[in-house]
Amino acid sequence: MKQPTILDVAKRAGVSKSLVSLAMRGSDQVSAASRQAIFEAAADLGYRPNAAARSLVRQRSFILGVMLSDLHNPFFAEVVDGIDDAALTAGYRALYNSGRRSPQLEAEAIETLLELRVDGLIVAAPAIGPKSAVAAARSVPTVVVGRATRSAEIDCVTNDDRLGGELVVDHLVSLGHRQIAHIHGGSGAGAHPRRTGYERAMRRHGLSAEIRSVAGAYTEDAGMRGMEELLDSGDRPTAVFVANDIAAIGALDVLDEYGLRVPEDLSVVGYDNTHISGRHRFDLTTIDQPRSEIGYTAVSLLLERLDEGRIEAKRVVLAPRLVARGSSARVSLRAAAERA
Amino acid sequence: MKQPTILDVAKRAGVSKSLVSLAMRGSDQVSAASRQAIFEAAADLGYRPNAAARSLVRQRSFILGVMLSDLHNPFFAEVVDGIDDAALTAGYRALYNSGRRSPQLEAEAIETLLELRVDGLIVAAPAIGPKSAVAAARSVPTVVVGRATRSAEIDCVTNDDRLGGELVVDHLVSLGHRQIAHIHGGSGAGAHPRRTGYERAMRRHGLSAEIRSVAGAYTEDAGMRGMEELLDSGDRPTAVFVANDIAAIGALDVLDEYGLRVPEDLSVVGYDNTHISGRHRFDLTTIDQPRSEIGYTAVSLLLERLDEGRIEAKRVVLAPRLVARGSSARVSLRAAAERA
DNA sequence: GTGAAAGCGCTAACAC
DNA sequence: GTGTTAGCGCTTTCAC
Repeated sequence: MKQPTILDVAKRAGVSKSLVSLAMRGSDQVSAASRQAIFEAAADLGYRPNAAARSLVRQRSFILGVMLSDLHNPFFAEVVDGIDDAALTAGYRALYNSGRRSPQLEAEAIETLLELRVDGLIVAAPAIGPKSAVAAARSVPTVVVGRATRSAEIDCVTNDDRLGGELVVDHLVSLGHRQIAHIHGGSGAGAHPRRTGYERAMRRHGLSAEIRSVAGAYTEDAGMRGMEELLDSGDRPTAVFVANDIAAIGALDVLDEYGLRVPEDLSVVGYDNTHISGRHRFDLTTIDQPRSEIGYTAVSLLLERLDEGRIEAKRVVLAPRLVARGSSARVSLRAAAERA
Repeated sequence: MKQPTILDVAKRAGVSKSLVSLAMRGSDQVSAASRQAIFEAAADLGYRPNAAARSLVRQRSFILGVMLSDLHNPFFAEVVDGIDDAALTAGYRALYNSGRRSPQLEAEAIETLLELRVDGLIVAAPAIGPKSAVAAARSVPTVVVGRATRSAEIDCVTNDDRLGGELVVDHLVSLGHRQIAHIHGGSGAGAHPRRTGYERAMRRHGLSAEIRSVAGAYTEDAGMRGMEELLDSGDRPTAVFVANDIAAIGALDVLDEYGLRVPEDLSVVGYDNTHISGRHRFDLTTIDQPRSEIGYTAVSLLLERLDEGRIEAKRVVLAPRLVARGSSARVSLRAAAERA
């Protein structure tokens, strides 16, 4: 199981290890004869460079570490595609970690990446506060994805969650809704501004009295519980804005159980434009975030620091976009009547 | 940005670097006074051990590398949870890679992990043939997940895909179906045995003449195309077994578009028991695989080689289980009549 | 073109 | 208890 080293290759090829090193990295300072002997020896031996040793001496790993808070959210699959693609193009490799939605595990995952001496760190939608990301940023270029950080020292890329929340309300109000409730996303990334956007837009439309938020999170379960709470209250809204698509899908499940029809009895809007939301069976009105662009941008921010020496922090805010589908519709006479 | 090293800590604490090394690893050979001085110095400096250096000298990285072929399949989120949990419990860290469903990228991802000198490698549902996994296994303990390998030298954990395919057919036949088509999974992991199981069970039930497979893959798109092909053929089956849940969801979408009802006009069965398949809106009959157990088992196989010195290859086959839901039902008189 | 030598940050004998 | 020393596998001057 002992792996061959550069020295084994050198011996077999009858040259010094420095020459092997040069040849392996494609230097043209090596004679054709030596080069061939070296490559042959390497192939015979099944030589594979040791990235740890290389990283140690070069002080560069060419690895971008990505802490993923929640692999269960399909939203991130596409962000990851963007990250992966951008990293590869730039000559880096992306390595991922799971935080399993636990602040404690997220911190450990980040620590693991840092000990590995990744050249750059991406923290995706942490449940954990930005403190540890800020701490990490002191030792390596870091960008937080999906959550705006208060601190001015750290790069981040988000969509404008507050605006997204407002777009949802504007859309529902334009359909005649007034009783618009919100199942919020708890401590999830972007949940707070989404809620702020909801409240702000409600006020702007003169609906302050109708503002109504219930506890939630970015999980199906939370969406179910939130919807149950709203339905069991005996005061049913005509529309519900759920903090993300996953939770919205849970909410729809509860509506089905209760025998309520969407959008006839109740309009539902999600957030993320997760792939699944476009399926006929859900046909969920939602807010689109440019997923692969988010991933791509995160890597770009890292590269600007790594390869171009940028120092000052930068925050990129991408535009959200309402995608109107069948789960939201003009408020029905019946629903309005029931309310009256 | 220069990181403090063990030497910086030693200087600041006024001791030698070996003592620091001992203290950091919790040896009790260090006096209380030194220990405290060392920890204080480390904290002051923000010292963080360099995993690359450590891995180099210890010849152990305590990292398990996982090549994920397709992050888009929610099926793997839970397998990953199992892997992560088991690895952490055993004192290892799991690091993930994306193969983005491309054989070429999968090979590169595996190579990256190998160069990093991970202690163990998990190859999850590779689109790539097992050749490269076998090659990898020569340098590090390796287990392939989700795809049975012909080679006897390599560990793998799968569910019994062939049996799973048979269970689907048995279920549908028991509901009176005879015209049961299959949208297969192409080169996807486990797709071949699922198809074999389908065909074998059809024969067993005396339905050889009804065997009918159309091309597919483990994507929504492929499921859509497969279902379109079946519907446009002018010879509609009464039930369709789709190779996995994702593709089945695509297939359902097409049925919705065509205005066909499930299960009244057509029964549909998937594979994986992905979380989403349980939602009311889909209510998809499917085959359950024990996801976190799969992940957990994969890590155990690695640990047996790593910590217990197992040499001979081992293949673990877990039992699939039919989960009957609303997308499959007794063949309707109308569907049968239309066929006649 | 090629080789010798130093050193990246750490651990592990081995002294004392 | 604590310090010294010799590498782990690689890259990188700097000679020749």
